[in-house]
Amino acid sequence: MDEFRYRYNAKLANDIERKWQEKWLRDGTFHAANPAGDLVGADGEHAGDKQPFFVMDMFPYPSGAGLHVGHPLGYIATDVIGRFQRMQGKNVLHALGYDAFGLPAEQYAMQTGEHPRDTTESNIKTMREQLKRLGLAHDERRSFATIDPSYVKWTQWIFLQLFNSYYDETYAKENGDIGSARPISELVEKYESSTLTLPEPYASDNNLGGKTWQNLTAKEQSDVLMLSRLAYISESPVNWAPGLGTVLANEEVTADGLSERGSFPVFKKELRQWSMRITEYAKRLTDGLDTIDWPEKIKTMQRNWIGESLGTSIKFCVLAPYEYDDPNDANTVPQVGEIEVYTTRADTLFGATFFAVAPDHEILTNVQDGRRQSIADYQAQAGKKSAVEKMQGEKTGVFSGLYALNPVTDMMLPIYAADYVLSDYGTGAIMAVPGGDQRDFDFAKKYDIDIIYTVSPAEGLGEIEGNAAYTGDGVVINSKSEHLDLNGLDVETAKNKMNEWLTSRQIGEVQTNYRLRDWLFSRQRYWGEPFPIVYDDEGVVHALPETLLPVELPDVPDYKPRTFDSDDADSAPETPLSRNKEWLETDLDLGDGVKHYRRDANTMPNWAGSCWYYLRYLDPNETEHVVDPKNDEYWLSPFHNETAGEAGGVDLYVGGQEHAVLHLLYARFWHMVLYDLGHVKSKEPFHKLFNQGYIEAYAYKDARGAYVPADEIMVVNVLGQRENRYSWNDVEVFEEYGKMGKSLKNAVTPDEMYEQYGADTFRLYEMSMGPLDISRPWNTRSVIGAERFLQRLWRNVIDENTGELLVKDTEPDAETLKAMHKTIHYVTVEMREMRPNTAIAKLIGLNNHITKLDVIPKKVAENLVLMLSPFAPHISEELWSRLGHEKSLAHENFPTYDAKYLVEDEIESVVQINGKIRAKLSVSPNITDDELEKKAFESTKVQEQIDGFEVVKVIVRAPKIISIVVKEKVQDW
RNA sequence: GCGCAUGUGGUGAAAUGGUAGACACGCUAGGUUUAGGUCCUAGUGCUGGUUAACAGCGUGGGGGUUCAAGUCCCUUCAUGCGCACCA
Repeated sequence: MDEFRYRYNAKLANDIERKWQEKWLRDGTFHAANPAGDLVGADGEHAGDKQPFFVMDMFPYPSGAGLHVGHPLGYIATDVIGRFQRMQGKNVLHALGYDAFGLPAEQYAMQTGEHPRDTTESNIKTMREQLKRLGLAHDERRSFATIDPSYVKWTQWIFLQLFNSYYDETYAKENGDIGSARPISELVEKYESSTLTLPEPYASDNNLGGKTWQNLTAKEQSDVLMLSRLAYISESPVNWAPGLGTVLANEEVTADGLSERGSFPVFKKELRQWSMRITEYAKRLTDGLDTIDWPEKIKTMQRNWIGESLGTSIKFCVLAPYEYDDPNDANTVPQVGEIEVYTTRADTLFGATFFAVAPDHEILTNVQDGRRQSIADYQAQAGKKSAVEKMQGEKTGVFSGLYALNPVTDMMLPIYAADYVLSDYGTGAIMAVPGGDQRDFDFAKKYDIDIIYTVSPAEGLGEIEGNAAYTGDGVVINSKSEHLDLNGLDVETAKNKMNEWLTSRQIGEVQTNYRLRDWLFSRQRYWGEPFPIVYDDEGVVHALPETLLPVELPDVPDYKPRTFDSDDADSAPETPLSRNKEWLETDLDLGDGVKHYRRDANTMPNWAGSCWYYLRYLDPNETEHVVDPKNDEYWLSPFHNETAGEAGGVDLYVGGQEHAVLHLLYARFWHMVLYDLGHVKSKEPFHKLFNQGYIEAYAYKDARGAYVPADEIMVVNVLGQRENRYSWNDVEVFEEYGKMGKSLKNAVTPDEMYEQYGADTFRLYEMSMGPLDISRPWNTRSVIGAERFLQRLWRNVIDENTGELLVKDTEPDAETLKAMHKTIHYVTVEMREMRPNTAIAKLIGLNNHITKLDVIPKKVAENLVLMLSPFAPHISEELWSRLGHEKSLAHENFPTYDAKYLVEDEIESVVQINGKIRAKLSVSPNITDDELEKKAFESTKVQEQIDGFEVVKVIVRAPKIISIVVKEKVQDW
């Protein structure tokens, strides 16, 4: 049994791994030096004069379920890249914190009946242990959780920054749309000095105490400011999910009107809630995408969500004819108001044949008495419809009796209330052009309204006419009146001409619209950050001063949310925090003596904590600033290293693509506000974003649909059938492919991998499975390949029986030297391009090469170990130390290659004849085209092939290829 | 419905328009081991051919550009993802 005492196997791997993990921790090997504050390194403010490199994973959420092998994929990838960058001489910052507030933690706590803080903290502990065994090169001093009071303090502080700011459009314009969030005190000054008139209704309503700021009551002043604050309370229609017992942001509601979490029905309900004025940043959130290095797909998703569109806002006179009026003579009909619409196709105004407004549009208050009932009925009916019904059902509407006057044709167009028009987009009203819009077309068909086509494709409308709208490009037709003639123009030109006409008459204005809505920010949940906000007895809103932060969660008798029947649209939210009256009602001194206040009983959504955690990694213990300006500048400012862009930000952010429009949009918004207010120097939080794929797995179901353990499946290959069949306990089962999970009985845990193979093998296998951004199936059976590689490398360096060092300090032979330099070259390129799978293949190739040598030169072994170390750091450290090095290799330079060794003496050149490879020649890489051609035609094989044919063409690409085109000789008898 | 991505051996996958299948799993044969496993060596896209030489075919299907296409273009099918009354 003493044989192979020193063989690299799971047991030895585990010993080595624990040893090095402890040593790294003890030595602070992966501590990243800050230029300022408590984490400055030995080199002080210069942080070693090294270029910074900040690599980051998406915040893990410590659920109680435990990890499977899919979870660490991204963490391993960032670790590999971080270690590689460190070996490129960078000061690498890599740490991991925990996102710990939010619904899943709360739900898990409810299942177990324990307090969310206890379950969350124990989950974090478990997850830390599981991840620790991976040997991730994290700076553990920089870890934290969003529930830590020292973290909550700054989350609340940022909230107050938003609360105490407003968006100043004039300032934005004068400063190139940058620096537009300004302190609310500047707005107060403007109102005080009457530089700015008060908003309606305050400006014109003398009953409210006059038109000046000074004679508004404190409550009124508070209400006025609330209209401008970036974090504000308003009474507005919000997404209420009775089954969840909380309101939700638009981003958390799916297209078919269900909550993203739990799939509960969501209803629009008028409620007083907190929102974030993200819409003010719509343009910058869109434009900023051009300055960052993100996957196009994610950028597209954000662009779509923000939904920028360039169009025209047009005002129309609204007429309400009585029965005795002549509806054809606009002059005789009384005007009751104006209606404004938004369109991206102003060129089609000649084709507008009716108007449609959202059922709750205010113009409908002008309908005549006889119509009121039918409008009210329709409004009630529309309110009950679910999103799906609206979308899939036939379009409906009801005529209002009102007409809009088309300014370009002087025609009176009937106005319908129709629920296919959304009240919260544009102006909630449209000019309907059935000839140019399929939705309007469907409606016009149903209600028998005229259809006028204003654009015709070059080949004519043909079958389209009367059957569908035409939305494509073409020539403008039917667009001429005494005011304007667009006929014959192309769409773009016609649009411009129409816009000019509308603008000159001051009835239209070119306008950019956004689909993005403000971000609903309050939740009726227990497990979240409390708002640092109190209300006095007059209802005036007060921000707590920084000295009173953090506001910690109180204990409540019951932290469960009050939920309702999921279809009970009439229910109203009740917050768990309101159950603790002692906490809720409080006496505070906010600077003008102790007074009674009531706290805000909502909590923040869990996005709050994940909106700024990257800043906390920079300065985890900072108490004076959200982040020390020096540290922020060093790590994040524009052009802080050779790959950082004009916007600055985290150098590499790796995570799944599921956060495309939630976390990633919110975080960008907060960052822009912090930038405007001067707290950070980067314009965007994340410079490069990379979406890793997922590890998936096969799962097996029996005939009843129950999952059976995937690792106990027998594969049955029936002879003559292409597809495999599967059985479990002699019962046929059926394969499906998808996620890995406990409930699917196909989960494999990292712990099993550590035990069977060790962390290095596990890491190496995950990195070699395939490209990082592609999802791939887990296959435990294949892991052995990674272990064999490490074992062979170990055996090349260490005698398995004696433990002696086998390498010798000899010069490598020419071939080995070449192989080594080529490997270094290739691996360096692949690491930069984030292709670990091919880099590993080349490392295996080099190891296979040296395995065949009698004596392994030390230099080659060392370089191989260094290159391997980002993937398998423990075995690499062990070999490195056995090779005679005292210091950790973590800060060694990555091997460099000498270009002279990349050149081959002889290479194989291919001769193609009519596209087929017919001969291979061994030639010098420096061979000229002429020489290669000559050599090719001298080859007997080539001569055999072209004998009897006429050479038509020869293409030579020395030294790799020569292509000869021949055709049959025309025999001239 | 619209948009995007992806289709390569038995499997995971490689291939700046220039030798398709690197590397690995699996499989086959041989060797070491007094069992199995480990480990070592060789082979392994498919078809034909004697196990050889060699030939033909081959990157979802069809068509095109090119001396040359997995790669570029058109078209079509399948799968996945995203969006979906946004005027």
